[in-house]
Amino acid sequence: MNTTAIPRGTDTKERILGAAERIFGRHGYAGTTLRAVTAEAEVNLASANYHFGSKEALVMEMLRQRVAPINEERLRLLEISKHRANGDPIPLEEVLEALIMPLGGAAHGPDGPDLSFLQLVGRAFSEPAEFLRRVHETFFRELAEVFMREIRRSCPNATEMDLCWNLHFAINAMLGSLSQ
Amino acid sequence: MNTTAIPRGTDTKERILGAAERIFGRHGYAGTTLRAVTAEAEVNLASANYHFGSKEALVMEMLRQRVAPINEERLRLLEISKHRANGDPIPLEEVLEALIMPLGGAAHGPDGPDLSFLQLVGRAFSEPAEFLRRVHETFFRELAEVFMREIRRSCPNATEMDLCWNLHFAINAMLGSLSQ
DNA sequence: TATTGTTTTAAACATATGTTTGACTTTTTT
DNA sequence: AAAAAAGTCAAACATATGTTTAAAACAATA
Repeated sequence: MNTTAIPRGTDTKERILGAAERIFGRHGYAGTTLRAVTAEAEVNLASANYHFGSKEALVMEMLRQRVAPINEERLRLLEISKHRANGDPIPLEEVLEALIMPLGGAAHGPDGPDLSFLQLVGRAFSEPAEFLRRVHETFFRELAEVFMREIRRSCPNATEMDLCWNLHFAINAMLGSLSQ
Repeated sequence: MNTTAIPRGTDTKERILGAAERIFGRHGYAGTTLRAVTAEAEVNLASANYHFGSKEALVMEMLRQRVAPINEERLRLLEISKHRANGDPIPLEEVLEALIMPLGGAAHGPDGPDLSFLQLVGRAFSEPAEFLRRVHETFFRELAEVFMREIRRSCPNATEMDLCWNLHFAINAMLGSLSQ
């Protein structure tokens, strides 16, 4: 009979998600084992498959829960800027702000700063595993196209190549630094 | 054995190193298997351990062969600039040029451009495996300190934090883009 | 309380992977 | 040419890892 005040069973799923963020963030996808995740979460190994089905589904769910609200906030900020611009091109600074600022909100956990998610995203950008590429495309392709359209309007004189490379550089600088 | 003769095994060893660059560059360390490397090299699985001892020793040797000449060239360019400055601080552009240009030379294989090594390095910078960290420190720490000393002289008004973050950003932008 | 559905757990399973082995082949040396 | 050294190969080995299983523990409910 368990008389402890904290029923660990009810939050097993969240414990796994939290541990997964930390471990995947540190070790990448291929470098992470379910045994390491469940050990960090202090739950049984089988719980991961019981609650999520597979290792891949686990990391997908973790990303979905984290990325979805961020992307919603991004689009919300972009809409605000669009509305304020009233048909004119949005100033580039505002577009980039809408793209980047919501990430800051993700860096705050329940108790203090929590960078593990950002580290994970940064690492994900250099994870070549096929399924993670699919995750990318699932979660980011549509958003990227929306923002690219606005950026093109904001910088009508820049060539397509300039835009592509500069965005590429800026994003990699940010993510690379975060995943350090 | 006499070292003047060229045993047939030399070919195998180089095939493995070449394949390892490509596969590790694409899949990272944890995501790469010796079976994938030896298949790409079209050699027997056991050859990898026969010639290099272990998976870790293989990637270490690959890095050593590639990084050593690059770092030598970097220091050589820095010495030239130092000499030309004649005791004055070296212009920042020259310091960065000495740091970055030698990488360009590494991007040319025997037949055309070959980016796999740069991809590998870029990926290595986001590989958290403990031994790769050690590789970093072994191959880059000393060099980084030499260059940091010169950069501090070149930018006497910048704070330590500015220098650190800006270098961090620049390097991550470069490597992140390369490992794309 | 008894029943039913859910969650946890230890163990087993199937496969993947780094490594080793021992026989066989090729190259080098005597 | 014979002996020795070096290299290649298929197979085996030990371990790690994602996944499944079946029984036990637990929670909710009638």
